[in-house]
Amino acid sequence: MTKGTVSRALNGYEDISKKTRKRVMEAATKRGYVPTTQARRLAMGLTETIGLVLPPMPSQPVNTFVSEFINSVSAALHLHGYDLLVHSANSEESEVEPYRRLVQSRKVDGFIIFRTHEKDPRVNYLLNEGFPFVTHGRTARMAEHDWFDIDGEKAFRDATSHLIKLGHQRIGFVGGGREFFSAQLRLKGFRAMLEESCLEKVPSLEQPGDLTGQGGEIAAQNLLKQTRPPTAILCANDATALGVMKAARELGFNIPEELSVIGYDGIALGAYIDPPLTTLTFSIEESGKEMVNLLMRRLKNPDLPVISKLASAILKLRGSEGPPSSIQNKYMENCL
Amino acid sequence: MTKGTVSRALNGYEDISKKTRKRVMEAATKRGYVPTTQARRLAMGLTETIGLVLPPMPSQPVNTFVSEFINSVSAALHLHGYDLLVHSANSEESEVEPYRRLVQSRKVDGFIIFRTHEKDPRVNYLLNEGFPFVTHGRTARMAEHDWFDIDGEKAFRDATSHLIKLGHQRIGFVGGGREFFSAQLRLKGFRAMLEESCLEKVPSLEQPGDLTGQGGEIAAQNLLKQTRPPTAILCANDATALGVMKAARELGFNIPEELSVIGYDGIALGAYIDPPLTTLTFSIEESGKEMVNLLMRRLKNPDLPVISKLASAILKLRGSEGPPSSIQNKYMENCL
DNA sequence: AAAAATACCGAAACCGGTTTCGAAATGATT
DNA sequence: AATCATTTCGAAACCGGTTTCGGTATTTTT
Repeated sequence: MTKGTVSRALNGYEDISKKTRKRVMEAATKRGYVPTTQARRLAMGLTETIGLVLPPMPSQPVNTFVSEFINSVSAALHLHGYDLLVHSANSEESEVEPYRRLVQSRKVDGFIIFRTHEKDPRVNYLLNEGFPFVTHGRTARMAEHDWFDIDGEKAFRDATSHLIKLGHQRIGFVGGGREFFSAQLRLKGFRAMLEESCLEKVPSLEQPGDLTGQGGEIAAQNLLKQTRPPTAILCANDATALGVMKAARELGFNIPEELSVIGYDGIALGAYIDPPLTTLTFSIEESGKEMVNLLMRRLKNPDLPVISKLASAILKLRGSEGPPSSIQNKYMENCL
Repeated sequence: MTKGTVSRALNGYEDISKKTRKRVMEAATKRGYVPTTQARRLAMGLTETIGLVLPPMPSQPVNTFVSEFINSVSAALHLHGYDLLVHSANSEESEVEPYRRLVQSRKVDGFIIFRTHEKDPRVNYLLNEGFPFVTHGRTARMAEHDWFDIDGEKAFRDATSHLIKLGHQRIGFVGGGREFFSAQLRLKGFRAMLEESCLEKVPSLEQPGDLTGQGGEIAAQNLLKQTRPPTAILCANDATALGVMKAARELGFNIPEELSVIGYDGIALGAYIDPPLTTLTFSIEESGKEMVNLLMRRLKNPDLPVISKLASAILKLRGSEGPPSSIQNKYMENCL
């Protein structure tokens, strides 16, 4: 009984008699033999491992997204017999460096990328190498790679529309860092709905943010100290929204009576604050699953055409928005 | 020039002349040759990989701990040339199953374990196997394995003491799931300080929790609907504290005037709610680093005696606590 | 200049599996 | 019973490195 025979018996080859297979199986279970992954992978020329590089953490990691996402991705990969290798990014080196290292040392078969930029160096590198990956979020080259994304444009159209229907005329917007493509799409959705509703676009009502609470505070101050402050503020994420709410409180604005606030992310914590934060929410678990599906498909057949999937966020009304204290319909009329 | 020579040249063996080494180096960099990790590891008989199994996520992951922790551990491991394999636990199977699989298939050299139980089956299994690991948190068998922990007992003594000094006499406590050892230690610290201060221990003021916001809500209702409700509530973590604050608001208690609330974890978001949550905080980054140090030491020399490290949490006053509305010093007097 | 010591590198075994190939054993066919 | 087809398994190559060992080539010593 050579090791080759054992290997074939365990792997269900047809040229092994039932008798010896049984014998092998029993011996294996009795002694608790499990083939060493390293050797198997080397022999078969694959790593069965997917890499996920954590972006440098902001000083205020307000995000529960990452842990949930990792959990979901890991579980989904496991179903396919794949492992998840989590790598942390060193903020001092180039963003692609970790990817380059993982590719060169052949530690992974593919990547899960999230928080994409419009011009994303990681995407450029991997496309150039012909290395498999899927992104969570779109990029300028999205026609060339598989991606999954939440339709942030639609989400912000919906949220804006909701505010307008409540009677808001002056709506502020706090963005989420120009480096992220998603932030641009959210802004786009906001602007589109304003225009569609014949509301004038006021540049001073669009403030930049950085996806942190602190960024939200600063932006809110810029918005609320204006002569004619907005009656509602749309935020690029929940952390920002919390910062906005804090600043608003400090400036004496009651929420939602004097100021409506809407966030994005659907973090569980938002339900526990006062007032509970209305937010755009989506399933992180679904995101993880879908991305793994896309990636597995790609690994099985690298030549398939690229595909993508767009999921939508839903507006979860929790109470941080309401009609403005004084409804002025003058603008509304000349639209229709 | 055989592959053996190349290998030795690249790995700095002394029996390679400067000339050939240079030649090899140059050829390697020119063609971008990097030895395949799989093969190297197989040959050297190690995986250079550490496993981290995510506990089944509670439905309300208010915790940023996990992602920060993973980030920190991953970064620290990277300095030692190790990779981090993140595995998700399937809640339907036994808690040790993922560990068993990873050990048997020899995918990892050691484990990082967190959220320990007093009687922890994972610890039992690994100790029994003689497999290296470090825990974040103590266990009943802590004398037999390396561990890192935050001194939750001291932390809760401090927090309790702080409340007592403010004048509180009736202090409520919301626990964090009996299954976690840390929860017991926190309760212990709370009780110890009560006794030390000659405050009577009131069983109805100790409520069980489950580390979620929802658990906090329920516990707070049980506490605040009593005939003599507590004037302060100490919570096993921040998520619980948020639930407590929510329930308190709904029952008409003003925080901190009528009710002080203190949490544990130091989540960044706590600073953005109203009032900002006073909490016990510690460095997750330090935790990750220290644990990796302990584990690396163990891997280098499995026979070293076990060591442990206890770090302390500090009370971060943010505003959710204050003196009780009516200070009654009657109990205080007969203590000293 | 011959002998001894040292520096250097090629050959081969090994890590623990998978997979191909061919030979032996078994069974079927005539 | 001899021939042919099938089943079954052992032997060996291979995956891509590392490491040991021994033999030249080069220095150093006498």
